[in-house]
Amino acid sequence: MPDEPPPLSRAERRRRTEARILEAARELFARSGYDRTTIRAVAAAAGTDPGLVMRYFGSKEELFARVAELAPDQPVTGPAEDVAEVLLASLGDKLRGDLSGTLAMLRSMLTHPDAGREVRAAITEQQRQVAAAIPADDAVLRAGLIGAITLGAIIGRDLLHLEGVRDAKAEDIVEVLRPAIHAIAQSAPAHAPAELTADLAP
Amino acid sequence: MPDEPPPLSRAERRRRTEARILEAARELFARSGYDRTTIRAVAAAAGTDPGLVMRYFGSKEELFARVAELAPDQPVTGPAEDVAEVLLASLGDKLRGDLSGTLAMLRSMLTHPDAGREVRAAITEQQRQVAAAIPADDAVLRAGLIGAITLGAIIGRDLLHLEGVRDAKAEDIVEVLRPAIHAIAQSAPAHAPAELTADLAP
DNA sequence: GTCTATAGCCCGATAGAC
DNA sequence: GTCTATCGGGCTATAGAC
Repeated sequence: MPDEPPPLSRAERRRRTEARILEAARELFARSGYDRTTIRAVAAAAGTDPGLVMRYFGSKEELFARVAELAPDQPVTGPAEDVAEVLLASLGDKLRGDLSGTLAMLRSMLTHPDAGREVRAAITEQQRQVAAAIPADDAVLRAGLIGAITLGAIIGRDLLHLEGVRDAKAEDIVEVLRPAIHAIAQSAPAHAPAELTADLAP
Repeated sequence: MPDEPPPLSRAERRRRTEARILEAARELFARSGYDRTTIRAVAAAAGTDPGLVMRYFGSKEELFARVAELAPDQPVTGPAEDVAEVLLASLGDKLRGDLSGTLAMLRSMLTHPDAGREVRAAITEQQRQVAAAIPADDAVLRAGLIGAITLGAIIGRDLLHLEGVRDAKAEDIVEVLRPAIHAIAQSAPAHAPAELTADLAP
């Protein structure tokens, strides 16, 4: 039989409770979105009570802000022909990484205005960088659609759980999207002749 | 000064009120999603009272089902090399059409389980048809990603209002996505040499 | 038939007992 | 510090007045 656990300082107990609350909140926000996740449910999942959650985090909104976060995109720099590969590497990272904080944000983006603004701002920032690097007069549209495609892929895999996508490895998704992203960025896919992309439009 | 309006039969008055409720519901569900749209707000926007809305439609759930509907996808048939063009034409139709019923469904799909199932089912059905027509061993993944891309484009334009996308004409979006969809469907884009798509992956 | 009033429930947030 | 009890408010849905 185990001995009595070593006594925990109050600070340590508090730290652990906070961590449990944060983890529970992240999971519930990711699974159910902002509106359908209640402070009460978070407290229950964390093994505490609603009052404590409020005391530690102030409000539901602040708790959400603490756990729903978009991983910052790595800056898109370098020559135009590398832009697509940088974006694909970034997508691969997102698909491979721990997404629960991101999913909390994405799950809520269509119904919680703050989350919508956050996602929009993140996409817009990357979009600007991509647009600046792409040699096309509709570069903003192309960059925006690349962002939309990335978003669609993550939604399809992790939120809608589309079959064939939900269980796909990150590498496989990146592989399938590679020529698509290259085509939109108007860069030649790896080892394909460059004059290809010049006259795709009739 | 106008004469007294011609008297309306009760049936006619009821029909018009129902129509106003449906229109208001469609718009509010599309703008705010299922949870944040209240029967009270629908009634107010339609110029009636909540009780009447409940009386006519039974429940909030039934009202939602009446207005949030996905336009049925046209079947994807024909030879493999035409699949991409059929899908692009279908996307163009969606982007051009009146979307408010569709947007009501899409806005709610991440947070309202019924809406999520509905969207998933619609994408899955089209996905099956596309997968059957594509000559690749990862056809299900490719078909799923095409669905995800389509979804991402509509979300980016009509729900997230990404700049450069929100005001883009349907034709322009289709044009930019054309080579991308062809690449994923492994069909040759219009008038481009066929051996192109054979060795895109290193 | 149309609308008002309210029941019944769950929520976020707060106050105060221990 | 931790937790319980409750407040005030919004909601869907219902019952009943006109």
